[in-house]
Amino acid sequence: MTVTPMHKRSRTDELSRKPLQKGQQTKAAIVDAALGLATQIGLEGLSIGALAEVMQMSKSGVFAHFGSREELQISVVREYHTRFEEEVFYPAMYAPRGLPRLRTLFDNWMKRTSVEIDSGCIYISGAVEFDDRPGPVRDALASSVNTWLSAMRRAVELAVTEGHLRPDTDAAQMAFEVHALILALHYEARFLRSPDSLKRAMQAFESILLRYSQTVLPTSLAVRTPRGRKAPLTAV
Amino acid sequence: MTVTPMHKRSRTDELSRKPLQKGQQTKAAIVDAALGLATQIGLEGLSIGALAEVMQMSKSGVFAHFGSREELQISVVREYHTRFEEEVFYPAMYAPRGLPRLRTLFDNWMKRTSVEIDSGCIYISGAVEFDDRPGPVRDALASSVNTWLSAMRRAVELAVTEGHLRPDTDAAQMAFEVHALILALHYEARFLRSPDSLKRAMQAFESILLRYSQTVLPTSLAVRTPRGRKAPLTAV
DNA sequence: GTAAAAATAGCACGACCGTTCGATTATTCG
DNA sequence: CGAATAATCGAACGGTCGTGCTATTTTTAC
Repeated sequence: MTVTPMHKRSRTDELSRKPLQKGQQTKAAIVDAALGLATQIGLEGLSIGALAEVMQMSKSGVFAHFGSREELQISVVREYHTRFEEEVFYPAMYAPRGLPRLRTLFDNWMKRTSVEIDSGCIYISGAVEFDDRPGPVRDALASSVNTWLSAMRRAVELAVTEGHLRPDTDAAQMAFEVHALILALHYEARFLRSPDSLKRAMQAFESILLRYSQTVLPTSLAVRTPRGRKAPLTAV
Repeated sequence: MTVTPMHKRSRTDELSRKPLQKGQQTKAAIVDAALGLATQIGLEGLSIGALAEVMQMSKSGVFAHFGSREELQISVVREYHTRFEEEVFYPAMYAPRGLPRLRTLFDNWMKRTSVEIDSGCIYISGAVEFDDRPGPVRDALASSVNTWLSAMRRAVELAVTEGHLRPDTDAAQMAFEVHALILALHYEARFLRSPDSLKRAMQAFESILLRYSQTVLPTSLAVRTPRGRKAPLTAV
């Protein structure tokens, strides 16, 4: 079978926005393909030769768009950041502040993670590859992750001020625990291939919510909802 | 400075056990150095050339001990498995069955993870490197991790039969949640370099223990220990 | 001590890597 | 259309990688 090389397609193949030069267009296509490769084999495994083959271009043709492999990796990280935002973060902003939004954020996150069980996630693989390697790629990765974790933490704080979670909630602590669930889901599902991981992560999330929505009574007596039933999760 | 090459040291440098040929001895030294390299740069980053330089040997000299890079990687995994067992698992067997042993297991695990914040952990980096790459290395890794996670789960089950945890405890679920904490500790401390990670993991572990040691009362009324105080953690 | 066996060195090969540079083709603009 | 410019190619370089081969040295065994 023959495939039309990306860079030979007319610029009107897709409805061309403003002044999107042909070069920018192929560059975007390269980054898209690079992201696909990077999620599977990691940012370090990403090679210009393999990328050129996928794109049906010459190595130097691909290379010219970035000037260095490092710049290519950074472009991939930025692209991933954008997609993560659009798929996980922004849609959740339509949910009402507080617990509903927090739930939506986690749902979207876990839904995306479920997909990434097959494809891989560069926030996780990248963390392993660059945890000991300083430089701009590491910085871009860490910055992206921190942005997202902060957003998660702010969502928890909002749920506290809305009265949906106990007022003494440590937002950073709760964000840590939720993050942990995603990491374990990814590890056990993608690497160990244990089939129950998704269920485990969801169940653990409910436990966390339940704990942070319980109210402390000064008499050290509290009403607990019986196990197995859905708790309303609103503070008393 | 000059260093005596490993393979030129007399076999009586260390008190020689049974029939430890000179070859086995240097092989052990190579595996030791390889493990040190692999924890830092990963099993995939481990190269025979770099290893030979560390050992002050020729590439082919190192290579001859394993016959292939893959065999070298497997040897490293096995070595890591052994050390993990000796450092985390076996010492905890001296603790009394049930909750004390479970606590000791987690303590040892977290203590080791704390060290690995500086050095790296091949159970974590290896999972990322081999999650999509079938073969004997992946098999060895997954087998090791599964062995350890099963041991953890059995420790939970033992704590249940000892009456230290609620009888309806889902041991695999609890093991999942504890594993998640270790992964998050490693991620946030080693990659993100957030200083509070250790405290967060410990606090979350206490929360998990507390939850699994609470008792369900049919009247949906339960006694809760006030926050901040150490709960005895024995079932009522 | 001497011969057999094991361990190590040295060298070369082919493959892939990121990168450079000059030639060539495609696109844009007047 | 034609000139200017942008995009892409093709070949080459120096580097590292795992691995195979043969020679040499060291260890072992009698």
